[in-house]
Parts: sequence; C-alpha cells; structure tokens
Amino acid sequence: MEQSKIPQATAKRLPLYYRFLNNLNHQGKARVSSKELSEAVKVDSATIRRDFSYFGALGKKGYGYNVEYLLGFFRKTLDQDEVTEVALIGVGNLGTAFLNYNFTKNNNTKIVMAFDSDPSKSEGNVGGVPIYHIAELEDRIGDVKVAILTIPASEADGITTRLVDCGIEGILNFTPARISVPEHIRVHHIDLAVELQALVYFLKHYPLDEGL
Amino acid sequence: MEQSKIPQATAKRLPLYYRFLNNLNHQGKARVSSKELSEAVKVDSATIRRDFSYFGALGKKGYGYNVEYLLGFFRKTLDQDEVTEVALIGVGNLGTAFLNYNFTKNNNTKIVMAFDSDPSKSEGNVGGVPIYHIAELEDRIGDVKVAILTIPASEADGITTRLVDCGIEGILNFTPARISVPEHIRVHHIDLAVELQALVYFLKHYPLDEGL
DNA sequence: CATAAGTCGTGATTAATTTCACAATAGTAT
DNA sequence: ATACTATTGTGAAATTAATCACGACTTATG
Repeated sequence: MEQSKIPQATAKRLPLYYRFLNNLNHQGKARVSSKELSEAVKVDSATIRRDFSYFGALGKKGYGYNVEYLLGFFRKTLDQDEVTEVALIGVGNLGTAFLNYNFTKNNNTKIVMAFDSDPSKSEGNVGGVPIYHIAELEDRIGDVKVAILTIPASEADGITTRLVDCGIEGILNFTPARISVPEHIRVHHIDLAVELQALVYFLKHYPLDEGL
Repeated sequence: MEQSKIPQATAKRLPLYYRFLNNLNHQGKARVSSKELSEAVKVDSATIRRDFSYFGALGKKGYGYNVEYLLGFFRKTLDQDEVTEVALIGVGNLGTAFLNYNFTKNNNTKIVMAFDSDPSKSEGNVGGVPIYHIAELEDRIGDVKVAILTIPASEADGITTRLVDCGIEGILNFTPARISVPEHIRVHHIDLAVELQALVYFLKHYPLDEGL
C-alpha cells in the first residue's frame, strides 16, 4: 500500500504495459525503449517514461528498459503472482463471453464461479467454471471479493445489495444502471451503449486526429 | 460542428445524461435538479452543471432543469434522430451479446450487419441482423462508417486494414491488440482484461472511498 | 580513446478537468 | 408583498494529467 502516490491515470495503464511487455518477452526481445513501447500501446513516450518513473529508475539511459527486469518488476507491483478470484453474475451472452475468455494468459484474475437465475443454466459449467443458481449466491460466494455484473439493468440494484451484504469489495458493472454502494466499495462502470454513442459523437463533432 | 469547444470529458458523459433523462421522462418527472441527477448518474453536481453550461443556460435558478426541454435539447445535440449504422466484426460470444442487445432503446446506433469467418455462422441471422462471411466484407459494407471489433487479437490488424480501405471512420475495438490506423480514423479501445486488472489494482492499492 | 547516436529521468510548463463557493434569480408559502 | 428556500451558472482555485525539452549517461563505432 506504500505507493499510494501513483496517479490513477498511470495505474490504469499498468495492466496494458504489462501485457505488451509480456508479448515482447515471448518474442524474445531483451530490451525496449519508451519510443518502441509507445508505438505498440499508443501512449506518448514521455508519458510512459513518467509512468515508469513513479516506481523508480527502471531503465538505463542510452539503452532503454530490460524487458525481463521490467516484467519482473511489474509482476510484483501488479500482484501477478497472487490470483484474485472473481465471481460472475449473469450468464447471458456477455457473461458467457467472459467465461470462455476467462483471462487465460498472463493474468492475475480468475473467474471461479458464476451465477444465473435461469435454472437450465445453473448446475452447468462453462469453460470449466461452475454455474450456480442465483439463490445460492450467499452460500457459495465464500470470500470472493470481486464481482462482474453482466445482468439486466433491472436486476442490478437487488444483486448489488446482496453482493454488498456478502462483503464484496469491487464490482465491474456492465449494466447500464449506475449502482449505489457504500463508500468503501469500488465500482467501475463499463457501459457499452454509452461507449458506442460516445464514439459516434466524437466522429461527428471532433474532426480528424486526436485519439481519445 | 460549431461546438468543438466542448471538453472531451464532457462529451463522454452526454450519452449517460441522455439515458437518465429519458428514464426520468418515462417516470413522468417534469423537473430535475443537478443534485438529483448527480445521485442517479454518480457524477458530481457541479460537474453536471458545468457540463450543461457549455450548451448555454438550460436550467432555471431555484428550479432546476425541465426534463422534457433538456431531453429535446440533447436529442438534437446527440443526433438522436439520425441513426448511425454500425457493422459488427466477429460473431463470437461477445459479438452475439451485442447483436442481441443491439442498443434497442433510446439509441441512435444500430448494428445493420455482422461478419464472421466461420461459414456455419455466416448466412445466418442473429437478432434480425444478417451475418455474412468475412470474405464479403468489401462487397457488403457499403457506406457504413463505424465498426465494432469483437474478434481474436490475432486477426485485428488484418481486419483493421481492410476496414480502413473500405473507408471506415470509427472503430470500437474490444480486441486486446492496439491497432494502428491513419490519423483521421478514430479508435476507442475497450480492453476487458485491462479493466478487470485495473479494478483489482485499485482495490489493493487505493484504500476505501473515491470512485474512479 | 574520442566521438556520435540513442535514451532515460525529470524540472518546468502547459493543458485539461474537477471542485469550491457564492451572487443572482426563480419558485413557494404565508 | 415579503421572506424563505432551492438551485443555477460561473469566476476562481485546486487538482490531475500530459507534454516539452534537456542534462546526464550508455552504448556503439571508428
């Protein structure tokens, strides 16, 4: 918890850096410059250097960064060694997408259980993840602290309340509803319809160049 | 294209405001204050007032905002009357989720066609949207200017090149790959794995309170 | 060894966004 | 009418993030 001074904008880019460093490593590249990385992840090179610098001097002047070293560093920083268990609520199309995906490669998160209100889905198993009926939420969730919400908006509030009572700490909400939670619980909203509309708005109103 | 001075951060919130105003309207509410709206969309009320103020004085002091008026205003501003056609590339789980969803309510975007490389999927039809084989991309896409990419990362570059050649203007990229496009094309990346990892990182390193 | 080329780390600057805080005004109640 | 209350719109301040630009250092080359 020491490095709480890292800007949120930087923190959000860390997983991205991590994945690309992993790619480079698999490709057998031993070193990389902020300029090269910049082209790969589409983030300004000065921003990358600044981001890295919050963690200390990780590179060498005139050389760049050693891929393996950097990777090892981020592995620790991003807690890649310790897997965070995640519960998925709602096994519709979107939920199924997550289950099949299940963040297989270089990832520190794992969906360990899923819930659905449809009895024909529960008792099943998708991508090796057991699916339970939503009624079993409280019994099954154990000490899982992170949930992905891929349910209809109308159910968001009810499920959220139950998750909060189960001691959940973070929710990734794909529901269009903006859910209310106690202050100490973190919610990230990803609103697919809004994202698409925003893209369309930018296309019409913000003439060429300038990525998001 | 007149109001190019609207901050990007504001522009990204507009679709969200629009949807909640619609909800309020359906509920029969005639007026709303920035404070109420703030609670609903989880955006600071001063930010909401500031956002609205870029479009002029839309509210009344001591009263708030007239829901219907505001809604009418945003409908025009967000081009809600004119539907933007969208093509979906990749009818896997995630792609299917989009097709079934298809942004039915209060939306100015519509997926009008989908493509997949699996012949057993193409020639089909999901949620009323025709699915073509990816080989037909150039023949079928017509003047659709926006594409959603829900394909494996390995195919991202190839498909992107073809889309660019077809004259695409905006891409909503769900692929983990950071695609390269000419300057005048807008790409928004939504990286599900990164979002989840970022949430986990925040949980571990940023103690309670403060939503993203 | 000396020179050239490349690249980091960061102070300083600029830009973007959020938040504070309050005067002005509209509505409401008596 | 008058007083009271609610709420906007916005100047100013604060915060956060991105970018510039350059000194210092590393490696490569002849």
